[in-house]
Amino acid sequence: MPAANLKVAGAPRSGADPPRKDKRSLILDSAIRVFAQMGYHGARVSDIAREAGIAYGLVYHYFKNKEEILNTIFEERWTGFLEALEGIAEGRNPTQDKLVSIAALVLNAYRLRPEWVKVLVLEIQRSSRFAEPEQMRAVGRLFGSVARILRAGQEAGALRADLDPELASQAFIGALETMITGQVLGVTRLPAEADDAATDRGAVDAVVDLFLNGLKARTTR
Amino acid sequence: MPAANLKVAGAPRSGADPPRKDKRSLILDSAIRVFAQMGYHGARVSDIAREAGIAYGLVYHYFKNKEEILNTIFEERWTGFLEALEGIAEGRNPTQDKLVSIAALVLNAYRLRPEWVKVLVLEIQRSSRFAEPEQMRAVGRLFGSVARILRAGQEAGALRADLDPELASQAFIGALETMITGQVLGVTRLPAEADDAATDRGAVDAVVDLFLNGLKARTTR
Amino acid sequence: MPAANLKVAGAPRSGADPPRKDKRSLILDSAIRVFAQMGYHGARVSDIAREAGIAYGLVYHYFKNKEEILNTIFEERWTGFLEALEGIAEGRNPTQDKLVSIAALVLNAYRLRPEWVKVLVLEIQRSSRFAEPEQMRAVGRLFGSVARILRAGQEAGALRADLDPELASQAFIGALETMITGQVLGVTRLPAEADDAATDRGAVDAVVDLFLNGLKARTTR
Amino acid sequence: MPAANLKVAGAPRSGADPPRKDKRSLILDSAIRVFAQMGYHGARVSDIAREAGIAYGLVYHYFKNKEEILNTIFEERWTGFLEALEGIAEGRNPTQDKLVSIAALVLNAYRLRPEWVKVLVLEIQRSSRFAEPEQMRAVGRLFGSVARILRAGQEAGALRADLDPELASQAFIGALETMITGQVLGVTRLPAEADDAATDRGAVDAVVDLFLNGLKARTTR
DNA sequence: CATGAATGAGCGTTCATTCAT
DNA sequence: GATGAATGAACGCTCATTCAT
Repeated sequence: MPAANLKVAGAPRSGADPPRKDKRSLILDSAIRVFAQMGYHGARVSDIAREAGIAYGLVYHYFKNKEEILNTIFEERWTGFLEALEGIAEGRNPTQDKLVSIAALVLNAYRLRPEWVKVLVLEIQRSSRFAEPEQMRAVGRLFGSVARILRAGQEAGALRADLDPELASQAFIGALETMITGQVLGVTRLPAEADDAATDRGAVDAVVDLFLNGLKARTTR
Repeated sequence: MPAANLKVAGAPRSGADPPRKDKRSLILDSAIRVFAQMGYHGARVSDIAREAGIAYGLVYHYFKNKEEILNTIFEERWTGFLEALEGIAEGRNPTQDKLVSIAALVLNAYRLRPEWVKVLVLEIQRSSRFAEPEQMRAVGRLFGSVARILRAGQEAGALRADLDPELASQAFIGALETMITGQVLGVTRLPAEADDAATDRGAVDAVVDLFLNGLKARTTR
Repeated sequence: MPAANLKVAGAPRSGADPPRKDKRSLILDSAIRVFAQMGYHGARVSDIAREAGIAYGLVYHYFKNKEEILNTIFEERWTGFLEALEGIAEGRNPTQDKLVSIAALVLNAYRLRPEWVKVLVLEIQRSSRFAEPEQMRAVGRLFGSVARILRAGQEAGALRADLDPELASQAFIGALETMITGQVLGVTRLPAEADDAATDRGAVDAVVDLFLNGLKARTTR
Repeated sequence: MPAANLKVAGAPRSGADPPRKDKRSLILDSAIRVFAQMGYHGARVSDIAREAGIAYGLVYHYFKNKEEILNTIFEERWTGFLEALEGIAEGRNPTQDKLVSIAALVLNAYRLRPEWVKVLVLEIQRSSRFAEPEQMRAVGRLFGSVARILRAGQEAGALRADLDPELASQAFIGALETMITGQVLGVTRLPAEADDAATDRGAVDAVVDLFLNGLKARTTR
């Protein structure tokens, strides 16, 4: 079950930024927040600097230019996320547990760092670099990991064999993504039981239940 | 079944476009394509004009400024999409047929006009105006329509009553969205049976099957 | 004798700029003046625009960037100068007349457009592009033309055969250059007889006399 | 004859420079090299520091700012050069010897420290401070010294009296300058006999011969 | 209507200079 | 002395927008 694969993090952000933190990470975190809010193109370097509380010239001590900030975010953060995901996929747990773990990982990541996800999902996709195979592959790995779980489930006889695992993995990831995006944008609400932002068991269990058992009423005989 | 859910369109696109077409629509269509390719911020007014084959000064005869183009796209195109969707939701068909119609509407819309969707989904969200309640409501209607279908299905006893219809509608829309986004970005493939881009029954049926019956293997007695 | 090979010009500049003139040439002329005054690196694009009396954004309608302005100056102006020079060198006049013509060409060019020369001599040399063989060759042609005149004079028996024509051409060009540079900088004065800036016979004849006959007193027998 | 016209120096350059040398001079020497290569405006303070192998902050312990470096170079180095020159001019040697000494001084200075000369000639001219009378006078002294030699020669009857000594001094200096500039830029070659970079008697003698005896063939009776 | 020359605010980036260590 | 992180003015360049033709 989803122990607590939340090392996704990276920033002990919590209200005001008082303590430790090297400038480089400070800039990255600020950039994530700013890119999420106004998009990569809409964000000015000076916005990032103001968010970080530094002079904008300093940004150029740590990064060659604005694009390098975006690329660094992708490389450093997405990789960590993928590894957590693949750790789950590679495990020996039953399929259902894996799906629950992934749903928890995704929903919690989104919930803890919504800007993080907005940047990864909305901005990096369209950065010119995204055309590069490297990034394509990185995103492909996300779907691939989930598809592998499903395929393993089919082979073990736990899942129906007549559904395309690729399609199902896309549906699963997409469902999770939209559930949170709706929240991020304030358009929708999730039935969050616990508000101890650490877990979101209500939604996690519900979405896995939905994917495993379907919507259709079963005439309980 | 989905009679002709294609009034989504807006442009009688058909190979080369030398024919009739008022400049205003021409500009809107060009803008959609350009915004989709490089994002709202990344697109220059001159890019739109070049795509439309007109002088960039002319754009300002038809639109006050660049932002008005984006807003117009949203208002004119999204509204048409929503009305088609609500027409399906309001119908008297069985739940399953409605879901199939919606899946077909969404998947085909994406398939026929991927730029269209990229702009609505990726750009308009981010435009500052999106904070405005009007736009929020417009997006909310999308989820609301689907949720209403599900709720009706629950009330009719066709669907399980223990799943939150809001959550399920988000999952369903999200699944559809990601299935296509993956294609748009070239990251994933859908099991398209027919290639007569008009329908995509393989994926449409599969995703509805998935949501209705779930992934889990049923011990067929 | 040097009729008036002054087609070096290019700009009917004369006090205030009232009349005709396409913007592109206006910008080039302004750039020459500004580069001459503060050097290529020291000149801001806005200085050029102010000098031309236009908005600086317009500069970028006509030139890709600042460097292209410098390169264009070189290509368009230096070429014209070289052709005039080579026309003289290729002629059938006696050596002395050719040297007089060249001295007049150079001294008058310098005199009429001192900025012109400062830019060619001081700025273009150090532009990165100067490393390119094309520019090297262009400068080499200057020395080559004069050396050819001298060599022809030697073959005709008019000039001493024991002096290296390359060295002498460098000395001759250098003398002319410095004579004017001194004036431009206001450090020295030339014995300009006529002030009808069209000719400068005093200095022209004097420098040719110097190079042909030398400084040494001849014991007139 | 040119005893030892090498006190022009300033830096005991000798292969690798690990040895003694106060930082201040180290910075000046590095600045000369860097200014010569990329121009005053094109050179960054950090370039100078890197060339000197020190942190760029240290530059500001020794100089108020970048401009002061340039001014210091001028004042310290140009003065030394002028004094050497005036020592020659004030001497009691025959005119020809003085011209040979000066040609050797200049050609060797250029040859030994081409950057030195490029900076003096190309950069300092342009620095805004050059408008200041002090610098103007300093350059004027160069021409004045040579003119004085020539005038003395005329008075002694060794040189023709009908040539303006000012003009001739400019021509002489200019010839020397261009002979070397061509070499520095790699555009031209001098007929260097000896390659022991200490002297360049071929070119030195040739240019003095040219200026004293002229180019014209003399019908040796 | 249509064009594209012209304008100038705005942003990315550079780099001289300061200053805490 | 020595370092290099930090600052911010300045400049190259872009591009939305205006307007004369």
